[in-house]
Amino acid sequence: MSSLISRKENYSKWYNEIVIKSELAENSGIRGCMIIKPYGFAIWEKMQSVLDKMLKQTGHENAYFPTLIPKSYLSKETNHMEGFAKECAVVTHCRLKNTPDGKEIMLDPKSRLEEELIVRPTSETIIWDSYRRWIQSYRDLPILLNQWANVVRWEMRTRLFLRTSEFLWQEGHTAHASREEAIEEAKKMLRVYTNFSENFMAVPVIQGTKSETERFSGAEETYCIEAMMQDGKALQIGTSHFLGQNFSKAFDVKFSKQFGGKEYVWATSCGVSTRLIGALIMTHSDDYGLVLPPKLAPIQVIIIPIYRNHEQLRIIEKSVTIIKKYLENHGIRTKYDYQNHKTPGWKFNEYEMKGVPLRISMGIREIEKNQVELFRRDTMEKQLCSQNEFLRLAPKLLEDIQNKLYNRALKKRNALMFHVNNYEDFKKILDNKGGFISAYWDGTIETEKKIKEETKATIRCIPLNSDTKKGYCVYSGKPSSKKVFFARSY
RNA sequence: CGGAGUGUGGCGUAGUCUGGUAUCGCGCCUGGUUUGGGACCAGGAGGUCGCAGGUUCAAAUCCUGUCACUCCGACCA
Repeated sequence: MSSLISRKENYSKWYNEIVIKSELAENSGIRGCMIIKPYGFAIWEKMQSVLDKMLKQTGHENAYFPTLIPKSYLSKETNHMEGFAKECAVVTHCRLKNTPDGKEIMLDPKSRLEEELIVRPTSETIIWDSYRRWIQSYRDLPILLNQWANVVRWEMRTRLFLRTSEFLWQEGHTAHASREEAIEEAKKMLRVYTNFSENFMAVPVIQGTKSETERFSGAEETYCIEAMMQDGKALQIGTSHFLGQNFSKAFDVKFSKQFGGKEYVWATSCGVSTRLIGALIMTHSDDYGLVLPPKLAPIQVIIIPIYRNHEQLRIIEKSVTIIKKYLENHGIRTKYDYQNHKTPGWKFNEYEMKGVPLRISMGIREIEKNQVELFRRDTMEKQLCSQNEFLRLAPKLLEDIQNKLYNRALKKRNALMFHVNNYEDFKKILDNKGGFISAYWDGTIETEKKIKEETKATIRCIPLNSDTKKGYCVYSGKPSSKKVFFARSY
């Protein structure tokens, strides 16, 4: 019944189709820029509201900094600039005018900006320019700010949600009086993201740090959470960075210490983006369409009436009204689809495509026995149950689906985790199954580069809680104490 | 940014090689019958064939350029 190509047949086509057909988003006329449609945006809004609470609970305040950043700001931190230079959109003019023939429109050469402006690829620079004015004393610290914003990174190759030229995100930027406090902040935010990913998205992750090659430009340490998609490719879904004093030095942000002397401020930043929606899709969904975890589903229960005439519909609607009201009073997001020009079968397929966790359908048959037909999207199981029973069970069912999705995802992820001791196995597993491959690495950039060139696998992370046993590098055979996760990734 | 491919009513497509005013399905509108897994019948509307040039009596079709998408590569926090 599915109108999607199967995952097995063509995974990336399946992904594109699911985004379009479940009406999450579509391409716009501009390369790499997507239109997030209401249903997709509703998921983002759910994510935002949960994350926003978490950020506030950890002491962050929301603020907003400009989209446009003076070019000079970006060039102050050299590493940072080098990291982003190749993908920045630049504003050079501030005015248009008609062409001489009046048929078209052109840049007005007289409106050329004295200093060109960069469309932010991230906001560290403009924020640290402000922190310089805001911070004088240790009493001004820490500062914990967050902003919900769009950023633009001119990507060569884009995919809906996973890598778009413009995307939405949350970026946290903090300033601290000590190195230790800043590191703790970066670690704390990684825990927040892990909590969000596992308990709300039902997506299991590996926590770790990035290798020097993969590190955020401008960071001393990048922490990340990595998730595994159903096709065996890894996806980084959240990062936090310990920025050391790189930005405070670049922007000259010093504070007076409690007992005399001045010190550069210690910094962190962190972020998650609309890419999370890509992770959500690729973790849970199946060949029938989207599967959404109840905690983030815009619609948790869909009610579909089945009737032969208006009189029947009236009778059914009496029960529907009671059920809907009850569910909504218990905080369950419920929709009643009463469209008359679509058949029940059409609606079944539609809401399966859209990943609605629970569906109840009611016809005269059910009404007469005070029943509903209950369907759960995660297992595709159908059953009859009494209306009272359903109302009693609904919150528990949603909770159960949430848990089952996590456990199922964990099982799939674990089935894609391997440990290897030699390079032959490394390549074999990578080609046959993909997944996370845990192996010893000698810690050199050369080895990392060779492995990437030969296999396309990169070091996804150095896990936070790895054992300290020693081994031998899977590539060079040199003694190593670093066991890391390799994977091909998005 | 390099290589390959695609672009035809809202969506999916035939036609392109071999130039002659666009095919089919879905959807949409009207009316009726329907409604338990993407309903049926009848009637109807909708396309300057991505865009811009060129060749030609004539271009969806040939040529050039350009934009977008897909795949591969490079790039990617």
